[in-house]
Amino acid sequence: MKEITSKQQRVLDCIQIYLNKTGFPPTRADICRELGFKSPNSAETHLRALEKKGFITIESGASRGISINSQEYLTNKNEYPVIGLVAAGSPTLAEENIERTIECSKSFFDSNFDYFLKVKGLSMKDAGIIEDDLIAVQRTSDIKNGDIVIARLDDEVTVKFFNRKSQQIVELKPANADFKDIIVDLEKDNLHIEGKSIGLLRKN
Amino acid sequence: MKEITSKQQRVLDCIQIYLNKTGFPPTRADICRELGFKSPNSAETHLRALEKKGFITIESGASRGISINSQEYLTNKNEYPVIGLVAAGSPTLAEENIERTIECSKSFFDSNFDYFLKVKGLSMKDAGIIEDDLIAVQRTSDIKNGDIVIARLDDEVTVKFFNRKSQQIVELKPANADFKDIIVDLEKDNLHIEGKSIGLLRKN
DNA sequence: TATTATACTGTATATATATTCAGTATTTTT
DNA sequence: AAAAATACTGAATATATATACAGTATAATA
Repeated sequence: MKEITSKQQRVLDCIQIYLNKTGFPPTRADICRELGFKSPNSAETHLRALEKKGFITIESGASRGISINSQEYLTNKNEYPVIGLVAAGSPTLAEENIERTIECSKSFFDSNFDYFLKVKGLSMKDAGIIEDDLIAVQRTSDIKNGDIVIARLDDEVTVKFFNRKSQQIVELKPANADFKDIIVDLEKDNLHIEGKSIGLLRKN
Repeated sequence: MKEITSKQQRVLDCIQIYLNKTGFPPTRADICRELGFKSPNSAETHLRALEKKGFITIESGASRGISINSQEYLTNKNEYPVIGLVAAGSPTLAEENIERTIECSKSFFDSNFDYFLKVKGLSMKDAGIIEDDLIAVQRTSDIKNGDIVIARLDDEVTVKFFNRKSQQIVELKPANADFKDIIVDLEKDNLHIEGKSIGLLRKN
C-alpha cells in the first residue's frame, strides 16, 4: 500500500461518508458535488490513483462500482487473539499460542488493547479474576503502582498487581491470601512486563 | 413493518449477499441474474414491495440506489443498555435506569443476552464478581441450580446463585462468607427472576 | 364477488453513469 | 533535465440502469 496524498484521502473519506449516509457508493458526479470539482474526470483520476495504490477496488463498467479495500478503514472491528497463559516463556503472540480469536471493536475497553490472556489459577481471586477469565491486555511500558500487569519472570508468565518499591526492587502482589508476594530484584532477576490489564471478559 | 413473503425475503437476502460480496447494491438486472428472473420488472416489483413494507429504501433515479433499512439485518451489532442495580423495584429496562449503552455483537457472549447490569456490593466476590462489574444478563425463565441469577425479592434486586430446594423453597446464595443465604418461601415471598448471567465485562 | 397483492415475461426508453480524449499547470521522481 | 505523478477543466459518448407500459396468472383480502 503506497502513500496516500491528502487530496486522495479526502476523496476516500468522501466515499466512506457517502456510504454511511446512503448505503451505496457515490458516482463520479456525486464526488464532484461533495468536493467541489467541476469535471467528473477529476473524480475519475483520483479514483484510479486510489485503485492503483490499493485503497479501493473499481468494478469496470458498473455504476457506483466502488468498494473500499481496507477493512480497518471500513469498520472499527477487529479480531483479537486469545492467548493461553503458557508457562514456557515463548513470545506471547506466537501463532501456536493463539487458542482462538474474538471479534470486538478496538475501543471496546475504552483504551486500545492487543490481545486476550486466558487466566490460569486463582492468585488474583480477590481482584475478581478467576480461572479461564479473559484479560484484555494492553502492551505498554506505562505501568503505575497498583496496575494489574502481565509479567514474565524468567520463563514464567503471571498476572499480578505491580508495585515498585525502589529503583531496584519491584513487588508482584497476588490478590489472594494463599499466595505470597514475589519480590523481584531487577539487578538479579530477569523481569519483563508484557503489558497491563485494561479490562476483563468472562463467558459463563 | 408488514409481513414479508418468502420470495421477497429471497430478494432481500440477495441484496445483502450482493452487498457483502461487492460492497455496493445490485441493479435490477443483477437481481434477475442471481435469482433467475427473466425480466428486470420482476426485480422492480419486488423492490417496490420491499420498499412499501419498509425493509429497504430506494433512491429514485439513482443507479444501485438500494439501501437496507433494518440495522439488525445489516450487521450483527447492537447497542446494549447498561442498567444500574437499583434497589427500587422499577422495571429493569425503564429509560431512567439506562446509564449508557455498549455496542457489541449479539453473539459476543455465545448466547444472546439483553442488557448489562452494573453490580453493586461484593456479595458475589468469590465468584469473581466485584463492584461495578457489568454482568451480561439474559432474560429467561430457563434457570438451573447453580446459575447466577438476577433476582427481585419484593423491591430489592440482587445477584446470587440460584438453588431450588423444593417446590416451595428457593435459596439465593451469595459467594462471600460475609453474607448469608436468602431463603425464599415462594408461597409467602414475592420472588421474580429477571434473568441469568451469561457473561461478565469489566473495564479497569 | 370485486379488488388488491403477488409473481412473473417482454419491450421500450429517457437518463444516469463510466470512461475516453484533449488540454493546462504544478509537483515529484528519476 | 526528462519523465511521471498529481490535480484539475471541459466536452463527448457508449452503455448501464431505472422505470414505465402492456400483458398473463394466481392467491389473498374486503
